[in-house]
Amino acid sequence: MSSERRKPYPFDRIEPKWQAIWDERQVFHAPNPEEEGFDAAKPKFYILDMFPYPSGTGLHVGHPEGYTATDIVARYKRLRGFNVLHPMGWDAFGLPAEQYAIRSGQHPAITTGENVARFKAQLKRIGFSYDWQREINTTDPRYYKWTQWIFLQIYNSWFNPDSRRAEPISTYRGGDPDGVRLAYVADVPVNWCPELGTVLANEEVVDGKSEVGGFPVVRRPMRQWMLRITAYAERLLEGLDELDWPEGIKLLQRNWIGRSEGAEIDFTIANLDDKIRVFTTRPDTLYGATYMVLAPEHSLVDLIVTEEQWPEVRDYRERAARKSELERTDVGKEKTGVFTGAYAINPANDERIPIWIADYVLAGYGTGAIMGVPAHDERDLEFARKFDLPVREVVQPSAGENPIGFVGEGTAINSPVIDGLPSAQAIRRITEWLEQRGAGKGAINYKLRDWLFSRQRYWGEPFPIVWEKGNHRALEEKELPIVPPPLDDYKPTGTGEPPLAKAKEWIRYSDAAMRETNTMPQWAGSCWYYLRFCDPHDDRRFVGEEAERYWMAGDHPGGVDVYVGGTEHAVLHLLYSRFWHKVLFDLGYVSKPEPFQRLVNQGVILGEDNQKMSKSRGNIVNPDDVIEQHGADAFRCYEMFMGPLEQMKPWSMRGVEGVARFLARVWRLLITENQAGSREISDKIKAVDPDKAQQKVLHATIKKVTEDIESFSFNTAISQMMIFVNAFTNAEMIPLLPMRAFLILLNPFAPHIASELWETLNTKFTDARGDITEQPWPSYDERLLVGQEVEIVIQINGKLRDRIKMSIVATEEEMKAAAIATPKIQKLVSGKNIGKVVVVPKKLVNIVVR
RNA sequence: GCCGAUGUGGCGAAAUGGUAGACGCAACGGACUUAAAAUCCGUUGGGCCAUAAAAGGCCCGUGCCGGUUCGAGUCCGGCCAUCGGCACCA
Repeated sequence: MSSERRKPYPFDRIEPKWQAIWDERQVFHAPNPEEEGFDAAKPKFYILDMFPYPSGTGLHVGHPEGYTATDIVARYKRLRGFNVLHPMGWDAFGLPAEQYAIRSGQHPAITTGENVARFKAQLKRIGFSYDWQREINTTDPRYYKWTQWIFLQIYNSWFNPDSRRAEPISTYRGGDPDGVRLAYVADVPVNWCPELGTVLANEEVVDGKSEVGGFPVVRRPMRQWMLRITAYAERLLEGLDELDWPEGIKLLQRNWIGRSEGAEIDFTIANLDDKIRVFTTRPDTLYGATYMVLAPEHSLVDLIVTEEQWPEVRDYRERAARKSELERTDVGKEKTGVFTGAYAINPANDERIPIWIADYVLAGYGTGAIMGVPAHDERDLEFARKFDLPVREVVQPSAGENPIGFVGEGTAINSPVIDGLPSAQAIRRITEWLEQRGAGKGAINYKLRDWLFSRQRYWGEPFPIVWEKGNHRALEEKELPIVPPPLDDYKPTGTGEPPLAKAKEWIRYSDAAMRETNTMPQWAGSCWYYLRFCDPHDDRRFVGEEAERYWMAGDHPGGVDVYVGGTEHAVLHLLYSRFWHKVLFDLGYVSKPEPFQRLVNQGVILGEDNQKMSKSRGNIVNPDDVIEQHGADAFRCYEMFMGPLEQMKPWSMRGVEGVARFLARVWRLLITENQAGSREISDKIKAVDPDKAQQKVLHATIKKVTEDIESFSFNTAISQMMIFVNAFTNAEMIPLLPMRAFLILLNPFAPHIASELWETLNTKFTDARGDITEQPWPSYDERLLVGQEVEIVIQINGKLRDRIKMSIVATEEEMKAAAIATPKIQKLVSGKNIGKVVVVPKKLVNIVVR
């Protein structure tokens, strides 16, 4: 056996050939309006992939899954006469390049450049039809100049609650504008990761550990930049309704935003001229509040604690502060807390109730204080039982259950103001009652926190901000981009001071002003890249107005028509970019309220062993190896043939071989090798009319492939093309035109082989001109899909009993009569009563017998 | 605990309420070949009956239990399992 197995068809020659042609001729460049070659008569279609972080390990088989899907749709839409925007770029700020810099001293830009070159070569090798003239890189100063510029727009705006929009800060009439800016500095407890030497956003902390690296995260108060995403909570929620996204992702965002409706209630503190405000979704249980709990960090704790209780309170607070996020939020653990010695007055019944502190109350949610209603809240009940606090039932369940521990809706009891009312009414009534007394009001709370936007990293966008006499100030637009200084040592300081602080020269902006040394998080660049793709070379604006209006147009709120990527960004990138987009929309910089209209999530690809691919399991599939062995077209088709795009599914090398065999059959259908070993067009190919059966399978294939591409069902589109090829495999004569149409259908999936075969046919037949990329998509004729006869299924009581062939024009009566008349059916129904007979035209007859 | 998704052959999977398992993989048999690879043809959910051969026939079967319907993988109700998300959010 020869060392090199013979290729079933010469993909190793034709794939590089066509990739070079596409490159040279810039076949997939989409001109902008006003640009040469732009065709204003065509509708636009913007189809986007989530651009990758170019890691050092190169592409894995998960990347090309979504990329192949979008490439099929992009190539299809071009043939359907659309101007298609299909770009690719690099989300290249990030930790691995920085960590490599720490180890090697090599500037991260060099590592990034190498990785980008490798990723790009890999993507090109798969034959994706990206418009490479639009390639962008978030670490390019010409790109992040505009990331910094957008930050300035956010910094220079505030959210006007009356108009519910962001407006320029100059329209703010209140006192201190720094208190309302959408970008602000706050001294808040943040997620500090000592191992990474940086703070992290809530979205980046998973189970008390950093999402990147899995290192422990602790709470620590620090002075940080925040973005006021909470101002947009309601609009981010409302906007979801109009988007064509998977319901699961919408739900994840809704839960993350976490809207809950209820009331804020003020409890006066006994013997003190102050109040504690709590938030509750169940104001109707106010009479059942037998104690209060403040979060250990609550600002009133110092004020109310009695001298006697002070040592215990201080001790508890210190212990709570030292706990990691993981320890603190562990649901299973037992409740803890200490009494402050102080009492509050329940505004409903003027009862004195004790005030405790406990870490099951979170400082960051609501008001950081709760009323304890042990009878109707599981956590409060657990706490009350542990510390012997009274339990008073105030809601009666409808079906004689025990009221204690009942958390659902029922009827108010032991609550003079609302007794006898169902919970929903009781909530409204008691809220009004509290409002009248000035002791409370209806309120809405969100779980969403403001976005912690600064990082103590080197490899990120520097803030366009300087500090002067303790105040921050924006730099001017003409000073952008702010480029980070080169360093000898990229190591984090460990103190929370960013590495940029080491550049003593750089941080000195002027005699009076020092530069901000934090950098932006990795999400900043990806928040708006889809906009830059519309107009990537503009150096006067972040995106040209006309280009933005053209590519983001459409009769729906979102600008990008289709966006494909994994679910891992559900509450990170997909929420952040919606937020930025809405700010830019409010300020009049973009034309649409939402960035992405239709979202499709591809499923994770598992290893052959059905396990998640990982280095340690040794089940990683390298796309380069697959392409080397079977070619890019087989790789693309297999990625799509595996199963539904959205589904999680295991890789199978055997499966790749099967798809490669299919492509080889396509090749051999049209090409034969002569004695001398050179290839020529099969003499079975004739410019003749197809017969009825061939006509039928052709039109069925056009219909199925067209509909399946539209619905992202690529696996069944490929199945149908296999059926088509099988139908012609043993034909004596192969009519030319069905083959032409078939190649166009195959082209989005396997563009290299389709291009080559198309071109080869052109050398012999003169019926078509130009490349396959210039052909119109074939159409089908519904009438040719059915023959003269159809098979009718005959059922008795719903069970298949016989089949007959009938003309497609047979009437229901004829079908019924013919069905009952077959010998087999006669035998089965003889001596029985025939009841109803159900007839489905062209399909089946069901005879009901008793 | 709450929310969501998914359960169909040996495997990946198909099936507008109307022939369950298309298409592919694997397996088995055959053709071609000195031989193998490649290729082509055929068989392939389980069980049972029948037969000289060619055929043929019956029952069961889409996680489990029930319901609606002439007819349910598909619709409804209730369970179970796996995966994913959230998780002391008052």
